[in-house]
Amino acid sequence: MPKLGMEPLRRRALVAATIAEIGAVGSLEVTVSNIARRAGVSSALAHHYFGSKDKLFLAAMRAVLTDFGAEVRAALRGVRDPRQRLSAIVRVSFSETSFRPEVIAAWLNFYVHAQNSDETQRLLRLYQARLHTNLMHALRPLAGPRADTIARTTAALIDGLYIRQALRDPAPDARRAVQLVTDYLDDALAASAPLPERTPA
Amino acid sequence: MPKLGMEPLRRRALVAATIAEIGAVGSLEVTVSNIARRAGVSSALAHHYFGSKDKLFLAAMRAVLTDFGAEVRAALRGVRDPRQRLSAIVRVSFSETSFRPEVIAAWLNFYVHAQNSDETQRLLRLYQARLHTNLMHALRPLAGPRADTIARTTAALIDGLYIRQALRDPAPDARRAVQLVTDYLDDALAASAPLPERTPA
DNA sequence: TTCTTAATTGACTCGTCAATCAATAACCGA
DNA sequence: TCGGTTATTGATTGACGAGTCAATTAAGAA
Repeated sequence: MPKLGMEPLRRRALVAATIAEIGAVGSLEVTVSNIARRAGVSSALAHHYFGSKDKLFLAAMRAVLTDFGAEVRAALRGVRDPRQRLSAIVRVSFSETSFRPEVIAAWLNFYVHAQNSDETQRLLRLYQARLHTNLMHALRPLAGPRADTIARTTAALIDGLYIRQALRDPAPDARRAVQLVTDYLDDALAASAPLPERTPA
Repeated sequence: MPKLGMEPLRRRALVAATIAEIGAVGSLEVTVSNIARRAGVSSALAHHYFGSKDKLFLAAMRAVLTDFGAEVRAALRGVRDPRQRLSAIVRVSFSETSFRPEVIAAWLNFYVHAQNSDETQRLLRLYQARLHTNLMHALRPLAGPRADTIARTTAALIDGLYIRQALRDPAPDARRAVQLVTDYLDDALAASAPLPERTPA
């Protein structure tokens, strides 16, 4: 039944299956066979298109990063107010698409994989750098010299909330996560405001 | 050369070797043989004393948690002032013994392993609960109703800083990590202080 | 129609590794 | 010194899994 032009379809399906399988198994100890089965093809085909298990992992990771990047860009488009740009970044970080158990598990495992794969490490650093840039862009006008510290703290906080969700049984609590980061930003920005205007209770 | 009373020695050596090996390899895809070699014994002996690879992992994890718990308790002993208790907890979190590349890698991998091992999950939750309790104890007098939020944020921040160190090539930067958490706490506590006394710049 | 190329797979190879086991060595108490 | 126990390992088994390959099917081109 070989139809032509299957390649992009298969690639997409295999990448999605990889993420799903990593999420289901909870580690990178997944078999190419199982991933392929999930995608409805043979393991040989997975090797045919991706060459190796590692390349398949990399492709999956790039997909996650690309999706996230696109979502951030979309959320930022048109938003000019710095504080609202911050909110948008935070919101997307815990959005429906990014903050799902499978994707969270994938992230966690990408961090592990980065210990051995230079390319994975590179991609993760790229993500971190982009996030930092986005945060700085919004923070500089709000926090001046403290922007860098706040940006790093925010990024670490987001990562920490991710890793902690990896332990929860039920669906991850995105609302709570957004709330925590938002609260943090409020405090940090209040403390950095050029003109303090906080009114005592 | 069989000397008697080797068991505790071997167990300790194997546990240490497990952490070292996980740190060196960067994942749980380590072989019992390599761990055993590192400990200077045969793989058969590792199985003899621990029964299975999984039990060995669990033992390693318990060791890390026990060390950490002991260090926290020691650092807290005698310190009464809440703010100083907070500092002590933060300091220990990034102390010489806990914040080493191998131990960081081990932590990261324990989180992964928790996805499949109920016992690992239980241990990790136990650690989180203890940390939360310690933080709350110190935060309640300082932040009142906001204590819970601040405690959760602090915990997530610590975890996030850990995971981020897993990507850095050189020695992890403990000083910077402590600084970030401390800065956060200062802001958060300033915002929660019953009587704001911040003086404008 | 015939040739080429894309799509696809079952079967196979080759390693690796956890776990087991039987065997050996030395210590100890009776 | 003898039997029991502890320490220890080399060799082996059995399973599993990544990657390869030759073979099959069909679609489009010539």
